[in-house]
Amino acid sequence: MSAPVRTRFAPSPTGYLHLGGARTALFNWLYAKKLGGTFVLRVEDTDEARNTEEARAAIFEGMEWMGLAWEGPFYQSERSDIYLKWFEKLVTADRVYEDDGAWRFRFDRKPITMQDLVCGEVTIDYTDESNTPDMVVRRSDGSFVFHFVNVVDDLTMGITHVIRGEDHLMNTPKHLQLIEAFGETAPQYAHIPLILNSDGSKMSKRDVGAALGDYSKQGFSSPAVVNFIALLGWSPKDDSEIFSLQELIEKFSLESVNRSPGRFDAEKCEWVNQQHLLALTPDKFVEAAAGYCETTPTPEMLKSIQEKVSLLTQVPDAVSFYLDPEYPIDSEPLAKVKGNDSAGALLTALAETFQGLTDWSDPKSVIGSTAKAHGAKPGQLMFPLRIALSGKAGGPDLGAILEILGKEECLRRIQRFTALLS
RNA sequence: GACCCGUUCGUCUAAUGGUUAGGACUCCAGAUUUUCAUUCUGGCAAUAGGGGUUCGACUCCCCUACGGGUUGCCA
Repeated sequence: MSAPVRTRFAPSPTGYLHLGGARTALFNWLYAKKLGGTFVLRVEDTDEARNTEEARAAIFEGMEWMGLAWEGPFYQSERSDIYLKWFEKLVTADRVYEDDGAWRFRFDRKPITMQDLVCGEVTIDYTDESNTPDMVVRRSDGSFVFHFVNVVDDLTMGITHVIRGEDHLMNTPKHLQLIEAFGETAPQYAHIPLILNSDGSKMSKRDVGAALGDYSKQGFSSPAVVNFIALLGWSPKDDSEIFSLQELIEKFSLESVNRSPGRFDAEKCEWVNQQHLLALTPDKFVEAAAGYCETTPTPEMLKSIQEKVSLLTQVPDAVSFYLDPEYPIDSEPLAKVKGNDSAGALLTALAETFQGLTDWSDPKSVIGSTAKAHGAKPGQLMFPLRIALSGKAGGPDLGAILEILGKEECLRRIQRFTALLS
């Protein structure tokens, strides 16, 4: 019977949550969930200069936005007595020595082999001291370095699986040496590939798409972003691509994590977002879309554009014509309608038919008959009508526009438009 | 420089020695749609290079090239 799985995400507060960090958190969370384990959040806040309230908040907000619940958070800054106690163990074991006021850990001079859950067997040779000088574990000011606190934390928190970025691969033998010196059992390690910019360069703070907090502002929905970053460096091995968080838990495994760095592709991320918006129930879509509007479009207006947007930030523009009585008429479609000599007459005839309509429950149905009565195809009337009502060549279903606008407003808009034609 | 990891269409990826090397995004063409979007069909496009091993290599081994990482009293 093996111990229950405990994974962790251990970010340092830098003021934003990096996309790569977000994915590391996600993979740890998914792995714990999949195996019925626990996911721990630990804030590595030993660097006081960067450790601000806002910096910590950025981590929590990002995690909450993704929908990842955690145990904790634990703060390294509150655990000094634990570190002191564990440091004494190294002193007692004679594994540390003083050097210029700092304390160095004496490496065992031998090859260290690890079994990485993603990378497989990796061996780093510590025989040659010049390549691997003894590392400082305690600074001359008495504080402890990352390698030491990280290991002590993982040990004392009972972490069973450490899933982290590949930038830590070369740190792992150092950590293994410490754990061995403590006489403890090491967790299992899994190093996941890094996320690069679209040009292959390293993704850093200022780069497009780097900060998780920006995605919401850009109109991405959280499940879509989670879906997208899961696909970066991991594959379900079949042809499926769109998943909910729940489906991700079912499909996730460390064995199917890739070993080469992935590049961030904004276009595919937007496509994934569109797929998630499309999959929303109309009510859920309305809920999500309303938050992006300064004006207050009705639910019906929002529902009519669900399949027209790929980013939630496109919503205000897509519904603007409903709410603006003086909505602009795009010049290109206007010119097109002007080129159609019969358009004005057809619209006028349609207005008359509308006028006589006592029941406005299905106004779209009379378009075809009106066109026919004047020897035209429905299309010859529908396109001008669309421009008249919305000013745009593309938009919601015509029937929806008619019903939402209502009889009086439709008549007014047709009149306004036909005046422009002459 | 040294050490470590990696390399399949432009991008994300599938193919655990035998496939016409598959899917997705983008792009192009066509169908559907009044239009745009959606949807559907088709198309362009890849095993970094060179040596082995093997009847047979994207897959295993070696070399080279390229990319990334590490090399702190940062985390």
